[in-house]
Amino acid sequence: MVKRTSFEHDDCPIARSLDAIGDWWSMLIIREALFGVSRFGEFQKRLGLAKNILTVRLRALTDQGILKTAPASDGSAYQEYLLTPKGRGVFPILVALRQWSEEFDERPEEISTILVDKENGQPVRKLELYSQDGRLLGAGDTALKPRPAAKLRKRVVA
Amino acid sequence: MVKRTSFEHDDCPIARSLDAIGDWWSMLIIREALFGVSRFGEFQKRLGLAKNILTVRLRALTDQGILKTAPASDGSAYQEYLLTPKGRGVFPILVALRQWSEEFDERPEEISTILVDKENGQPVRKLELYSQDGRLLGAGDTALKPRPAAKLRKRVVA
DNA sequence: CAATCTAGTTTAATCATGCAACCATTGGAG
DNA sequence: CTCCAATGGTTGCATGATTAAACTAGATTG
Repeated sequence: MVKRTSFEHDDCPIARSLDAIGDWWSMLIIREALFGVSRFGEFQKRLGLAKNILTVRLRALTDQGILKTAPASDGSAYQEYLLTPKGRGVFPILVALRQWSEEFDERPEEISTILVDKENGQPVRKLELYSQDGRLLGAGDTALKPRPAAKLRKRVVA
Repeated sequence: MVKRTSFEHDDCPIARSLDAIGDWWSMLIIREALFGVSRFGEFQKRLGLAKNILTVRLRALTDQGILKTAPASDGSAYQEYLLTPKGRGVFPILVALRQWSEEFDERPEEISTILVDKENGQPVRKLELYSQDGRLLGAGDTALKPRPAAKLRKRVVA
């Protein structure tokens, strides 16, 4: 928030992500949604945020194609907020955030949950980044290259 | 940050991460630092943020053990900001953010860089989450379990 | 048709953010 | 020694984001 500086038109994909979902509430809303929360009141109760903020965030996430509203589902004629594929695509980001806390937090004993494989209840492994030919990569093994000029699409002038 | 609601004592590791580095500038500062930027002026020039904000962010990151200040290094008697292991641990989060943009941004042609394997210049693969026994896991294949009760450390009462 | 639940909107107070302008230190030129 | 420029940082004010609480309005229940 305090969206004084918007990174919407920054050419760094990290900045663009942050512009879209880089605030506490959006991430946490998506986290809840991944657990199946879909109703306004549920989000509000579980996250404890002000309702007006929730309204704004839900609308922003919907506008960005991260959530979509479905007419109903559980009888009641209200609507519910469901993740789109783009929204579900946030999962690895949340896992990365979680694992960073688990690894580096100085009070790990306060962390109350672990992410497990549903199949057998075992903790998942750390997220791993591989090269095309299967080598495990760390931060130092990578570099940034300019994009290959992109096929010059219709410029989005407006 | 409008740190009205601090998630510092939330028991969700995601919330804790967000509390530590969940604001635009911190993430971007770490991004720059991973590229080798270490000087106050460099950060300021590349990110284009106000110096006071940078000061606050650098101090916060330092206090959290994400950056450390070294007395100098390149002659000039000023200090420089270096990543700690905890700071370098943010790398996967940044990669996840980057890949989310690359996959779902509706104007990917505006993204100017790609992350490549330094060894051969090839793009890296997508971050992947595996189970202990090597199966690739998606959001739906995981669940949260309460932590195994943790050895009941001294409660942080204060 | 009254009570209540859901999903908001409005309002007013508060506090963080961001910009700009201002200090302090270092180091070199004259 | 004095002046100037660059680095690193602090202070003050305007904006505006966040919040709780009050209010609205449709749906559900009884």
